[in-house]
Amino acid sequence: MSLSIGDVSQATGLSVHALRFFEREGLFLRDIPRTQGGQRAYERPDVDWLLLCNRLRESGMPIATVKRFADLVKEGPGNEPDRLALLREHERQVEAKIDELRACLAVIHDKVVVYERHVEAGTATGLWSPPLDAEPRRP
Amino acid sequence: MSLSIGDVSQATGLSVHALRFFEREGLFLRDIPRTQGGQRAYERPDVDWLLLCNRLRESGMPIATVKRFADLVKEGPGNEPDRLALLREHERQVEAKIDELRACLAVIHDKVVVYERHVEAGTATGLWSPPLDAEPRRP
DNA sequence: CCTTGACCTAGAGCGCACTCTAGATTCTAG
DNA sequence: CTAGAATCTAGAGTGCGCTCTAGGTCAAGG
Repeated sequence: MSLSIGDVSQATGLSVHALRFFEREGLFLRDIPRTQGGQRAYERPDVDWLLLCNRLRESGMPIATVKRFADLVKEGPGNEPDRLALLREHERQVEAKIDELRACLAVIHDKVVVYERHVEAGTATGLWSPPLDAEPRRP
Repeated sequence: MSLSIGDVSQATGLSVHALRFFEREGLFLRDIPRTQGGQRAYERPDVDWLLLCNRLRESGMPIATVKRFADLVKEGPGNEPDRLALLREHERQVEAKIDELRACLAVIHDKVVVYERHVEAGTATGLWSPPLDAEPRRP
């Protein structure tokens, strides 16, 4: 039994607009067939693919790159090393992003701690308190 | 000694365009003064603030939120609990994003492993091999 | 001096990833 | 049968975060 665009929207969390957009952009692994009435008729594997796409997108892969991956898959067997390279490269980037976020988190957490101490102990130390003032340049 | 926009660009990695844009958007903690010739004259604390902004931005804080934080700081002492709340909320979001990325990474890594096995062992199992086919809907 | 590069303002333009609109058709429940 | 919900296509519009342009002014080295 096939799935309507609404079903797929529900199953993937993507809006129907996004699904039509993805189709125009060629992100699917096949041409989505239509019913005799002209409505999209998806199948489970389409949903599975979209769920993977969601993970790739959430982790920062641009649509153009998802499309490159989809194109490789559509080409059929023979280019698995290329697909592997693409995935490995993305994996590397996600790891790097996690590291970056952790570094940011450390900085932010330090600020939180400073403010906590400040808030629960009267008044301040170590904050960007009143607007900074400075001498004019080449006065 | 004050810093030119080029100096600050170098020090922060932000383009001079971005620095002027940030100023228009009110992200600075003060009005950046000008030299008699009309050029921006930054000081070290401006750079320090921008470096913090960079961390906030890298970790996904929208410019509007950075501005809210800047506005709180500019208001001066008294609203530290609000600043703390803002930072804590962002901290929470960054932690959530890291978790999300880790989940994505697990999925991606699984795919990588599947492809590795496939590539270094002849032909396939468990991939989106040839384009999926399916029966038409309500035929 | 004078050239060359950095800087100025105001505002237009861009890339991305959707999102929404219009106007028509199809599907479904009563 | 019919009303209302869902879907269709093609294309315009949106929000974000810059980035670039035009048409100048300013500043530092030779």
